[in-house]
Parts: sequence; structure tokens; C-alpha cells
Amino acid sequence: MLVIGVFGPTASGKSDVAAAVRELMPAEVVSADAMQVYDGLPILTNRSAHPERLVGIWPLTHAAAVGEYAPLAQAAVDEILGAGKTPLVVGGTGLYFRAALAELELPPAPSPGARERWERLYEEAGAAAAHARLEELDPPAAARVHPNDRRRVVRALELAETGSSLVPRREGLFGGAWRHPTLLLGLDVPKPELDRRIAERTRRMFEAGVEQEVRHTLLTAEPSTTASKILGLHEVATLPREEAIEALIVRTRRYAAYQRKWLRRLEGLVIVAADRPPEETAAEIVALARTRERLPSP
RNA sequence: GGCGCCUUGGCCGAGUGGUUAGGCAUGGGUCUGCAAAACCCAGUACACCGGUUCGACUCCGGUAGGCGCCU
Repeated sequence: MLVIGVFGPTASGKSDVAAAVRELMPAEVVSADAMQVYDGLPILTNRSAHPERLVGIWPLTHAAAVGEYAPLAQAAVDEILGAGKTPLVVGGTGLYFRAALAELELPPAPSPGARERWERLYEEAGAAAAHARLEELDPPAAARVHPNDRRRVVRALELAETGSSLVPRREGLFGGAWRHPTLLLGLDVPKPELDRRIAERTRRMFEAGVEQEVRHTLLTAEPSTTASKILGLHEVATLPREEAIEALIVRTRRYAAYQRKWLRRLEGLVIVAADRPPEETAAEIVALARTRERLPSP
């Protein structure tokens, strides 16, 4: 049984295509999106109207991380396969997407207090000193992390301290073995069209009432550091409407550009045109899947 | 019509007679528990025309556009 992965930038129409695929074959959708895991902001995070797994599973107060997402996503995929259906892993977060489909062998979470401790060192002693400390503890990790990259220096220190390392035992962030036979697809929409869709979708968000949604949500929950990264959360809450729209459009475009990098980097990805009705794209995907299933597995 | 002020790279925004401010956006790159994140690299602008000067984006004069006040 095949797993289908559909990757694409925001507004490339992933959700609609996935929904259309479900009309054509027994399948279930597993979301690979680092922000849709949060509950409480369906409009802002662009939640699909169709059922998808791993959407809205955590409160905004929760600090999400791939390490926590990965086993859940993999379990969902296995369960769908077990039920004799096709798992459709759909998403725009490259790292989550990979984690759902492949065994990344993610290193352990930081031990309690470790992050704060190293953060403090970085803060007080400075980037160079923190990096020098890493150089002592884990030279290979130090070699691959820039001193200014605070996140990774801290993370590398956490790991080095416990005898682990930031350097993966096996490379394979962008490609490598899948957990199951997988058909990997990338939805491609020409940039001008994508920009148009982003602008349109952003306007629609405001018509749908994002402002109220955000205001209400912030009243009831203090977003975790991860959740507070949700695009537009800050802008919608603090800027006047027109400025917020403008800012959100710009940020979303930038995000889409970043996703396009993943689209280019993911190995084994088959590019499928998505600047057409979702049903057509879905039909092509299903056809590809049927062809692939007839081929002997490698 | 008169007087005064302003004009910096896609946008915002410092500044100096001779050293690339910076931020955002843009383009390229990195990436293994914060990834809608974080980090790295790139682009030499001073409205236009003349003058002063060894040298002007910076000083002087004029032109154009903008803002304000006055008749």
C-alpha cells in the first residue's frame, strides 16, 4: 500500500486537492503543518473545512515541536494503512512533512532546565563564548553551526552535554528512506498566480472575521513561544485593518518563498501543476498513484 | 505671486566635505525537538543642472516636485 505525500506552498491549494483525491479513492488526510496543530485559530491558520488528522490537537499555550509531532503523525499514517486506506500526508512545513514520512531519528528533547541554562550562557557570555564551549564539547557540531545561530548553538550544547549530538547519525533531512513506499508530489503554482491567491485569501480572512478570532483567542490564552510565531497573530492583534492586511500578505509571500525552497530540495518529488481546478490535479495524482502501485517496489 | 522647509537605493530611515549606517522587502544559501522558526551571504543610493573645491551625497546658485504660511 502506497503513502502519498503532497507538499506545496501556502495557497497552492493543498487542502482542496487532498479533498478532491478523497473523492476518487479511499484515503485519509494527515496534516503536516506546524501551525495547524494549534487549536483556536481556524481562520488565521487556514484550517481546511475537510477532515484532516493532526489539526487542532494542541492548545495555543503548548510549545509544539517536531519531536512530539513525528510519532503522532507516523502512528496516524500506520493506522490509516492498517484500515486499508491510503494516507495522504499534506503539508507545507518541510520538517514536519519529512518527519511524518521518514524515520528522522530525532535526538532527544532537552533535559529539564538545560535549555534555560544554555540560553543564559549564550546571553551573558556572548555568542563567541557559547560557540567556543560547544567547540570543546562537540567539535563536529560546532563546525556546522554558525555562532550567531543562537537556537542551534543552544540546542547543540544541550545535546552535547548528554552525550548526544546535533550532527545526525544519518543525513537525510531532504531525502532518504521512507517509512513506507511513498509517492511524493509537489504542487507548483507560478509565482504571480500564487501571489494573487495569497492576497485574495488574506482579504477573505478578514471578511471571515480573523480580527475577532484573534482578539478573542488572545484574551483566553497566552500563546507559547511556538504558537506566537503563527503568521499574522501579532499583526492582526496590533495593527489597523489595512496595515494588518498588507503586512500579512507580505509575510505570507515570504513564507511561500521559503516553502518553495523545500519544494526544490525535497528528493524524489514529482512536480504537479496546481494552477487549475483541484479536481484535475487530484485526478493526475490518483493516476500517478495507480501507475506507481503497479510497479515493483524497490 | 511672495516667504520658509523638504527631496537619500523597492519602502522606511540615519548621516558626514574624502571611511559601504541600519531596518524591512528582494535574491541566493544553511537546516535533524521553537521550522509560519533561526541563521549566513548578496545589492555601493543620495531629485535634476551648473558652480566652489585636490575631492561633494554633504557647501553655493538655479530647475522640477512636495509640504506649510502669507497676499
